[in-house]
Amino acid sequence: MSLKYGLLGLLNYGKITGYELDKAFKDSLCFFWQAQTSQIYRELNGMENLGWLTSEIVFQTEKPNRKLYSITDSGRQELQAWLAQSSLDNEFQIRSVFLMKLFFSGGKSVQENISMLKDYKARCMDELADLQKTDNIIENYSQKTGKKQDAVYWGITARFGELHIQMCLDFAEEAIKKLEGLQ
Amino acid sequence: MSLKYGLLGLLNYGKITGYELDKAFKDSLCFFWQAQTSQIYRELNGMENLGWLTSEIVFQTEKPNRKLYSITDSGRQELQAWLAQSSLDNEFQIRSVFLMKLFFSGGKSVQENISMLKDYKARCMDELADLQKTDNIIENYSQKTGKKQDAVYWGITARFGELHIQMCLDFAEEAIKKLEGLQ
DNA sequence: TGGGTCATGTAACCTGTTACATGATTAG
DNA sequence: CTAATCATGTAACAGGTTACATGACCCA
Repeated sequence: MSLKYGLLGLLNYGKITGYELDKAFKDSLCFFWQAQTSQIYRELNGMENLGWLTSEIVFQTEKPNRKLYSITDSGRQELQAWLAQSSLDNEFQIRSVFLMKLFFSGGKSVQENISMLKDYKARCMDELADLQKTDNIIENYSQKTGKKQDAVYWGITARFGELHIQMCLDFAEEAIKKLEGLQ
Repeated sequence: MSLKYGLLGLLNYGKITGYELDKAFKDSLCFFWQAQTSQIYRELNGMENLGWLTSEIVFQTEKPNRKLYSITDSGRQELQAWLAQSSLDNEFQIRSVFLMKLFFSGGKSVQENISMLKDYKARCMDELADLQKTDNIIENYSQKTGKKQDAVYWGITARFGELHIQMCLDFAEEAIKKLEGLQ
């Protein structure tokens, strides 16, 4: 259900094609939602059937035609209704394959598990380094669209991603220490 | 795919019915994975077809019969193979409906958004309070099964849940301050 | 008399993932 | 010459959610 609203939110900034939406989605909403290209096209179809969107085809001679989507009044209403209702259920649920493995790793040697955690920690540091780039992306969007207000909220959500990875890193260090204490 | 291994891991401790598995899953793996009862029964069926499990029916006169599942050698091999391979891809992806709403809340008043974040913060504190109970659950399991080694890793994964919620709380406070600075 | 526990699931639906298909243009 | 970009998707499958069904027992 949330994917629809993520797309609606982006469509609310203006007319856009599926292809561009896909890129915008992956640049901006990626901190808190992920979607495959095929899923985006499917949702666009679905929302057009619901009457939340309309589309027009822009003919191009040299390149493939573009299918430009616009949000309708009904779509805008849906978006506003969704924004207005709070939804904190399931907000704090985690899904982590790594933690599941750790959970069942009592049979492995402590050494093995420490090295598993060190790999995890190294990955955290890689991710943190990648995040340095995102500030630039936000700055770009902010200047392109001229919406300073939105940039504030984008920055806040990006900050969550940063805190999250920092927390994962802290967790790894703490767990390594705990396991080292067992030896 | 991960749900299968979570169930396999629990089945590796000993024979168990779907009903009991469902409860054990919700007590122990809930920090990093969630599953509906119907999904658990479906996976058990699937793994029996794959030859990872066998089942025997225990007849009861007063109560419904029990279907006891046991892990097979093939299932144990699958579990070990899964435990051995590292899988950190997608590990740091977040899905948060709350953050998505915040992202699109530039049109709302700063006051409204502050109050939204305060609700979120209050929920974090509720969750933190609930976590106090989990230490007891782990202690229970540890004494029932007598597996001290496992209890260490269970504790580590539970700690992740704690750090995660604490991080969400810190995030909320920081974001509230940032928005208050805008007024 | 109503709700909880024990114990099994099925059916339908929605969401997410992976792989495939087309075909032209442009940059290295 | 090869890979990337522009631009559209479809098909099949896997995984997750919601609702429903059965039936007895026990506790307040």
